[in-house]
Amino acid sequence: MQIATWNVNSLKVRLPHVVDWLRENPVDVLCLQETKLRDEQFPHSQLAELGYECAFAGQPTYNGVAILARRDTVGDPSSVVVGNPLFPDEQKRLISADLSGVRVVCAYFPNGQAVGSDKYDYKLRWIDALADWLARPAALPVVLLGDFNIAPEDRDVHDPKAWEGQVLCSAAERERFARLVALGFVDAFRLFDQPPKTYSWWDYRQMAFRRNAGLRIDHILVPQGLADRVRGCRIDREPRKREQPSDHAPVVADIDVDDGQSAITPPRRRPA
DNA sequence: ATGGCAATGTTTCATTGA
Repeated sequence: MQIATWNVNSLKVRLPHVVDWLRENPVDVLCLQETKLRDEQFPHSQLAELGYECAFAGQPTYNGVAILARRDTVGDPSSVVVGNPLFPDEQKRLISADLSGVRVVCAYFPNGQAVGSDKYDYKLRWIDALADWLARPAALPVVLLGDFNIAPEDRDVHDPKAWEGQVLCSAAERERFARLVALGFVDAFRLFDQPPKTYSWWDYRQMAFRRNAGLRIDHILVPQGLADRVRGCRIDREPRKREQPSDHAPVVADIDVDDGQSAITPPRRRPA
């Protein structure tokens, strides 16, 4: 199963990029964040033409998440859940669905704006609630992927000195990231040797992409029990080079999943 | 120290993102 995540920063503007990317990279599952569309505006017919069935949850202007599933390989998303049952939230940042024996949790973590701000507090509470939810036993192994808005380590930051203690890099955020991983996941990207200075987001300003002044804040967390079935994980910079790009690049993982009936063990859970 | 770029909404600018 090839599974990918991409913060598209408006699916309305980026639909041509998504369509082109899927033609080149016909992944089984593509999770999108920041669709910024009302549900009635979601381009499900265009994506269905491409062979993808979609589960989505949107709102005007901000947020919005979607799971695109290739009809001929993984079929329709089932058991779709919008939001975190433990954290009532107007903001559409979370959607999960079951596909091919895997529970896919697509997440758009809050940005946090600035350390110490109300939005930062919301970010930490949102993550804590996500961890509480994921700590519950699940019927299927969970893959948690999306825009985490956290650079887990200094090597995920182009200029660690400048970013030290700033939002996306603060100790409390990194601790939350580690806590999520400790629920029984591995960071798929770090299972492999990767080119140094590989990032998934670059600011639109100051030619940040050309300078590779980026951060790695988009992640795919795979259950420990599936770690040795992950065949690869990469960040695709190509779409970021196009005209009118998203500021994020897609992250893709290749997981060797048996078709539903394997003896895959769910991730080990933290004691209650 | 500040803002720089992009998207959205209803706009002639404010808000948010990261």
